Amino acid sequence: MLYNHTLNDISTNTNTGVEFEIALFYKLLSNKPAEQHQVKLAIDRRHDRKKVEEIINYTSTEKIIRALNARGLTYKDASFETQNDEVGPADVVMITVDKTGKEEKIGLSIKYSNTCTLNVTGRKFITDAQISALKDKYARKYVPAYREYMKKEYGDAENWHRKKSPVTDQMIDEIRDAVLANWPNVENKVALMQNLFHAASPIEFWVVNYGRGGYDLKTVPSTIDVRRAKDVEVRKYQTSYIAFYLDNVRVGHMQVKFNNGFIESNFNHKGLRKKQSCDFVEDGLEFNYGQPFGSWNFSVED
DNA sequence: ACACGTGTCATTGCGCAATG
DNA sequence: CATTGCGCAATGACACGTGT
Repeated sequence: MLYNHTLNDISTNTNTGVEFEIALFYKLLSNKPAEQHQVKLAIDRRHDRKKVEEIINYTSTEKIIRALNARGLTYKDASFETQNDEVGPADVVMITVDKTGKEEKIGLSIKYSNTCTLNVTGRKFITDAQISALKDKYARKYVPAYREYMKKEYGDAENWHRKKSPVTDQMIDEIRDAVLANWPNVENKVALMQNLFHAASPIEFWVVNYGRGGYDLKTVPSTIDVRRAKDVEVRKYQTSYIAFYLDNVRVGHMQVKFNNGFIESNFNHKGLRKKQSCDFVEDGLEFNYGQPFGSWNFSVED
């Protein structure tokens, strides 16, 4: 089925990974040729239509249909739900029919070679006071250290893009210390865990994980008994992660990260200015401070 | 006083690509 | 070639200035 906005979304949305959602949605509409044709025309208006067509060519819905049948459900229709939180983590919602003729919705969370299941703000883990102190230290200590390191290692600022620095690791490590210190004080752990594990999705969802040449289907997403949230422990894990443990078993991990890099260029990659003001200029390039607390990446362990 | 545009921050969504 | 640190896009809330 198509909502009023569906075709427009398909033509214009450029969120990362949307190509895969569009391709699978297109294939699912095979039993609605008229709608599928409209979707095709919408895809043709995309700048990356070639890529979408490529994905369509190697995508078969067979695996999904079979899994539905094994569950006693018959596929009937699908809707395109990108960026719609109302349906939980699903990007596409399938309308199915059970043996008694009753409709049941099952969502598909569609991903391409990444394990992040949710982005969460660091503010759920540390206090405002901790954030203020860290922000202060960021501007006074870490940014100067970063500029010095990058200059020495990579030269002009135009060469800094996507390059790594130990300064970033140090700042992230300090944020992780703050998370560990504050963990006993975090109040709403059940709600937090429910959120992290999508344990209260309004619609059951399956995970479609694309790799090269196809996808894996997971009809039983990994989760924990969120009622035991107060027993969850946190520890540092690798360079930038916080790992979550229940009964000493790692059940998930979360990357503490800057949303758009340690520092942000004041121009997006299309060359558009992002802000009026900038925090500093390096080699004639405008930069703004980064966002260390937004968009941490949470992944469920398999 | 209030509507309206502009600018910024915060939140959430997602994959890419440097690195070893 | 897998990891894992780095980065891009959309959107809602809110503050603030300007015009009516």
